[in-house]
Amino acid sequence: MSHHYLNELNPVQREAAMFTEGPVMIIAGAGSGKTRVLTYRIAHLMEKGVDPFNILALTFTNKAAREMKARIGKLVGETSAKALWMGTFHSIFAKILRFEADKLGYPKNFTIYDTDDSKGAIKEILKGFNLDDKVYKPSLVLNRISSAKNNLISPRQYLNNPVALEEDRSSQKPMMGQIFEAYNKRLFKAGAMDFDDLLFNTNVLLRDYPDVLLKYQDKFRYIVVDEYQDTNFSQYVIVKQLAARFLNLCVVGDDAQSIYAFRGASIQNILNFEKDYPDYKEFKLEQNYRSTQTIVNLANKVISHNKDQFKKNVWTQNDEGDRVKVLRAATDNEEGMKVAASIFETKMNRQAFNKAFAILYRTNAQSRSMEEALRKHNIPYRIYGGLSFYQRKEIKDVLAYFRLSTNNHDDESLKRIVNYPARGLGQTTIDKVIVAAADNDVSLWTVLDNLKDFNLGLNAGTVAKIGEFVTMIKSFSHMLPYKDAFETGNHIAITSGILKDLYSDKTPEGVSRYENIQELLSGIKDFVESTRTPIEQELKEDINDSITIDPEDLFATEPENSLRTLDEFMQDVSLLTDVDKQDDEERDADKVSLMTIHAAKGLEFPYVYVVGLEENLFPSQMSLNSRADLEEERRLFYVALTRAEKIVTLTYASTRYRFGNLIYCEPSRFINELDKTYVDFPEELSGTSFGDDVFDKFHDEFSSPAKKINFGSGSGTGFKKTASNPASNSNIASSLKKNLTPVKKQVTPSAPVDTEMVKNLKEGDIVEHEKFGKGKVIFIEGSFPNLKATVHFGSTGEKQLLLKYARLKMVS
DNA sequence: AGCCCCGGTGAAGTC
DNA sequence: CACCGGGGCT
Repeated sequence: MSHHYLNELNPVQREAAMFTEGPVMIIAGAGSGKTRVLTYRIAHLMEKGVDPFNILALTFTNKAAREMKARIGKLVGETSAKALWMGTFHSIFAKILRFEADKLGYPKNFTIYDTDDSKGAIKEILKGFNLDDKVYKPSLVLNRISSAKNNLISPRQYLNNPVALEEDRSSQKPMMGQIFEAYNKRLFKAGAMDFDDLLFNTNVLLRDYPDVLLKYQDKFRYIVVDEYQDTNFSQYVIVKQLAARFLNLCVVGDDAQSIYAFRGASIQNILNFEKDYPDYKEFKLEQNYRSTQTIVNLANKVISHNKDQFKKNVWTQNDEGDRVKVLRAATDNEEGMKVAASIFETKMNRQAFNKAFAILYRTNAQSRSMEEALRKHNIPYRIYGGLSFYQRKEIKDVLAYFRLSTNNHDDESLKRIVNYPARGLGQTTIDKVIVAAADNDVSLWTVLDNLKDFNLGLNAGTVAKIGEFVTMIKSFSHMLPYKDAFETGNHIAITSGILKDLYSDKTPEGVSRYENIQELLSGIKDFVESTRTPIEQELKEDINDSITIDPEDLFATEPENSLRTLDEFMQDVSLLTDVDKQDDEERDADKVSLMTIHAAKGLEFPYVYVVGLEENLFPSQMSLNSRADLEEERRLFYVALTRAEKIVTLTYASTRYRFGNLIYCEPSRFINELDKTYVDFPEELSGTSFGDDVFDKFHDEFSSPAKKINFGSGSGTGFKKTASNPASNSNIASSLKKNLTPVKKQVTPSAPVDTEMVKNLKEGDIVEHEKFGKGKVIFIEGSFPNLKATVHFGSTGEKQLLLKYARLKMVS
């Protein structure tokens, strides 16, 4: 076969694709044709005669893997492309763990816990330890556990780690280590792994079983890792181990696009590469094929504000293109209207499709005003992310049945559905079971299935109901290997009573829930009709071999290997990324895309709107504590800009509803940082009163940690006060505000505030607050209507109150 | 056991 | 504002 496809690459790209032996690092700027290089590199390997079974490619989403496989299939043939080991870290190593689960003491059909499951387990542990879940917030605890695992710290190591213990002590959570330990034990007992366990346990496997390590080293002779800048330590070690034998490791990344440090990703991995493989070969893809010169140059300028970065020179031969526009709006709703109007106009002027447009925002909550405006303009749109299909309650209920049938010891699923639909097994009963299970160190299922051994003091009726439940689940489990996923799934949906329960609910929500279940089932039907990849086939046979047939069971037959069963389906579902969950039909539809910037990673659109460019929103308020966090926000902004091919429009609003309050917003520092050579600002902003000096002062104010606005109460409520307090930014804010349209729509508290009283309030007055009771006014600052008072309440201490919200009553 | 109402609280990003 | 959990009532 000819090498014609390699001619579609520029010289650096081609070199990077053809340099197949030894360690390689490809630094790939945004839009530099990275995917193309990876595709051709893998195709090239296969054409050289490398068996696809010996190639491992780790991607960021399963969708990316699927698309790359399809492209490789076109180059070298579909059958061999299907044999490639390609997917996310989590899905690839989940598969390997299923092969090797018994070595670690897990069942092959182990369950994968999602975040909710994990939180559920943590809540129960807190109860057992008699700890307050307001102090030990499950999400915080889980974060802590997660970051420990991602740094390969086991509970035992954690409990011996003076630094960790000290941190926990000083944050008033001394039991964190014990919780971690109990949590791991609990998941193990339930035959479950959380997402981090998939990587952690892979590391354990490779560390403790040299023969297994050797097997996979030998198997994966060529390894490619995409988005290397977003890998964490645990992933780094896995890759390092696997590649140690043949050293044919190719990592691809862009430090400027590293946006997942918050969940443990480390640019350090890129830096380590040099240390680990001193003989590595580096390629830099610097030519951008995606965007106009204006966009490329502007984005370069933006990222140059970061200290931590590699030298890189991204350039393009594309046209100069349109200047970047900045739009200002008075409110978030107006921001939406301006964006929608601009999309409408561009569509007309350029004859563009809806799907050529994307609206990118920092947080999902911002989608609302955009949606509203798009609806008013009759512009079809679709939202990515947010509550996904699989997170809906009714879907989770059905999946819990599926999971429990696959793995009876899955405690979280059992808790979820043991009394749904209602079957008379209430909290009291369940609590008894939970206690018995904890006391005896077994799963909930073990207790239910062996009730008489545990002496729970249940009445005969309850015992009978539990018996029925156990029998039902067992019948589902029994069915699993012999029927296809659709048959089993459908049977469970009906027999469990869920369908009936939802069918009887004729409210619109009930109807929609019912339809969602049907949609899930039809998805399963599609799955049943799909074919396995060779790897899945191998795994299936392996698992079926491990099923023992009960000799007493006259009707039992060998499980069919050709059958696509429900447990197989479930293996896929828990590993889907949000992007993966979009269904294809919808994806191709001619609609404007709305998504967070994180979700937009790797995508491109002709016309991109980045909205909500305001301090405390983008950059996020949570990033203002450290330079590193702020730089990550800036990289995020860089990612947003570089999604665009033709036109970038940036918007911000002067006021916005947040937490139900109207708050004033200052333009983001990122707006200030824009190089004016490439940008058209709104007229009001180009005047002298909004010159650089004001911006610089503004910038200094925010970037100085010492001045980080802190109202003293310090109990985590700082955000609300800061954000909703227009007076907090002193003279700078007021000089900015001169240029903002006055906001007519003032806050409308549920009960009107006594304006006269607010105006006349003075220091020394005694006032009464609904919640805090009586207090004395110590200090008043700001000007009407944004007066802020410091009030000393006897029991609560000092509080800073915004008088237009606080509804104080005058006492003296 | 289940429903409803209240109040408290919280919204970054993800496999 | 929206969601959740707790408490109280039926």
